[in-house]
Amino acid sequence: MSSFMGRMKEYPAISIDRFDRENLSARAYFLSHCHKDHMKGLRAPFLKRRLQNSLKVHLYCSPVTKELLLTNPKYAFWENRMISIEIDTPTQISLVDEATGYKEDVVVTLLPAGHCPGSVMFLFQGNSGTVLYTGDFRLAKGEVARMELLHSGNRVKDIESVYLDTTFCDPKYYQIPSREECLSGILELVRSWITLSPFHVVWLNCKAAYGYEYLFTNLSEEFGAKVHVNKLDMFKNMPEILSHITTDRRTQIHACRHPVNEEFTRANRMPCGMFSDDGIPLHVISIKPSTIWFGERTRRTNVIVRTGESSYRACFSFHSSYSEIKDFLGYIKPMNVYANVIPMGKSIEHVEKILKPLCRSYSDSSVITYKPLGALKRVRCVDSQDTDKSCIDALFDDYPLTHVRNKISRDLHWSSEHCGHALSSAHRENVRPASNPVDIYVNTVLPIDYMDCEESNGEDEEEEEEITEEGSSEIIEATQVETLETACRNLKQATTNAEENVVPDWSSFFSPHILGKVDVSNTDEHIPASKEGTCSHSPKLFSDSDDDSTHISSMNSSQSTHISEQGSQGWDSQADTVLLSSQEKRAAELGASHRYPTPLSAVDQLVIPEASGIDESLNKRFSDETADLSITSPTKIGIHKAKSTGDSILINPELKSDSQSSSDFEIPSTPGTEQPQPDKLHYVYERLAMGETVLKE
DNA sequence: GCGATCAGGT
DNA sequence: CACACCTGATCGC
Repeated sequence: MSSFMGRMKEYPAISIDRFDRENLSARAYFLSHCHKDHMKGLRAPFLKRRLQNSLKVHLYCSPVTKELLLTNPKYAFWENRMISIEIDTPTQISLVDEATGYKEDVVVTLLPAGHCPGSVMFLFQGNSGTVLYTGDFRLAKGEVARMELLHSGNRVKDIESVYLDTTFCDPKYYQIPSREECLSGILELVRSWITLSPFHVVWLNCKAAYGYEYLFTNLSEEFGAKVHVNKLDMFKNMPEILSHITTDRRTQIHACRHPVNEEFTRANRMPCGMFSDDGIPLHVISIKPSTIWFGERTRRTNVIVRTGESSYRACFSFHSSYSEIKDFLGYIKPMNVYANVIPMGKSIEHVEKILKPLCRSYSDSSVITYKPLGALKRVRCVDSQDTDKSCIDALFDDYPLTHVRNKISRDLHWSSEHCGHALSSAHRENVRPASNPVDIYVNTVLPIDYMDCEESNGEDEEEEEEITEEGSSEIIEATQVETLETACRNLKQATTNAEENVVPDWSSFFSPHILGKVDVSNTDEHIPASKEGTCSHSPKLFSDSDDDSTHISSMNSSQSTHISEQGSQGWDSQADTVLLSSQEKRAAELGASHRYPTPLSAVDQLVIPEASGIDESLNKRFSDETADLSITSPTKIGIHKAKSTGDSILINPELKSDSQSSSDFEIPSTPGTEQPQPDKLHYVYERLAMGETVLKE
């Protein structure tokens, strides 16, 4: 939850997302999105009165946010005082002190934040410098690099301060599966259930908040069934959303909110009261969107977890993960950064310690010293049981590589989309997601004896798994050393090339080796120029290699036989998740003999060859480049439009993108996305090969 | 009667 | 799995 008090040091006459206390005297108000915790004081009598007295005070926000806010009659008094600003449109605003007549101009630019419909970040430019307030955001890696208006020419704007959404700024949230992965998992789960019969329905147990709309629209498009919701008048002018939701209970997909009533579900009714007309009992599963994260050293597993006989949890996040935050901030490199949110159980100091190194002031003052490569191994050996970062992380998340890596991904941002998880789907037709439907299925739908998992869960086993399946840490070390040697060789080559003013061979420098093994460990399925050639997802995404099931099969499976409720201790650690996934696979082996309701259609999906459809869908994606419309850009409201100009990316299908792209929130390509210039490359190579920042713990 | 705040729930 | 609410109790105005 935001603990931002409303004002920024540089522009204290402005209040953002807070409307109480000292904010009552602000000369202008800004609302980043329509969540209640960002609207404190917004309808307080005090502010209402002030509004009546000072005619120059306005509330600025995106068109969608204005629409959503004014749908609520309690905020109707703002109607004439709200000014919506189009996204990506720098707009000058006068801040007038009504007492003195003093006037200060600032230029504000709204940037899409990917958090919920209408959510934006605010970029302010004025006499006190350029500052960025992110509000709440979820941006995939590399997306910041594609935001044109954060750049001047080829360079990132010189940003004094960033007021940052630090909700997940904790290494334990190192990675959160991308929007595409989560959506894909949910689609498959829903498919496996509602295709069983018209009486099989799903209930999406969503929190009362904007932000799930893209889920609804995708489900609706995929299955041709509108999603039942309690209210939809707030979307009355957003046909792209409105056309996919309904207040008619007679649908197989529900996101309506009602007090959970056991009686109802037992009586085969939905909480909304929906039941089948002809007396045939309904079969209901509930899917609860919630954030599932993976630590830096945790193998990624499934995005769907079974939590009960007919209940599932599906990964879903409105906020950027730790690595996404670092990517974001590391790209912008402001002079200062301020945390808008204190993550649970952490202090401001803790967060700042993490963020400071990503600021310009920090890296400029830090002296880069060469350290022998041999030291690397030792650092890597540090037991990172609860350490925040491995040296690998330190190595490659450091500027300037991060910087440049983003530039790459900017060029390549398409690939993660054709990599599989086809999204919006008006044009998807029957193209199957190219990723691994098999694994998705295995991990999402088959019955899981999750209590069993928890009981047999433990630290040791996590370690064991890691070693068994991903290669031991020794192997990683070796790889890393080799990688650095390669880097050095390449540096030499690059240096030579740079001197001759020839652009060095980028791809050879970043061999799959380097980025695959040493780059942020969780993104190995998005390796640029990967030797894998195609963009099949890493099997790790949804399931692990076969030896995993072998490993699991040997486990004692007789412990728990009954699911009662979700054990509270079971979800506290990621280790649980790891094992759970394994258990699911074991469950998959057990197959339909399991006593929990099992969508049988899934069996078919189990034999779909993994590779099939990749090329096809890939090509399809190319031709449908602009098909993925953002749900945050309803036509009538006219928020951010997808760029219709082709990205250079499209021309080069074999290139791969960075991870966690979220095409729901279109971001224009940045000017100057061509290949990096030789001098820049040279600089980067040099830093990289030195790798020393890394070496210091 | 309204709002702010807190506890507790989902 | 920790976000974004809702409800209800209590207190103050």
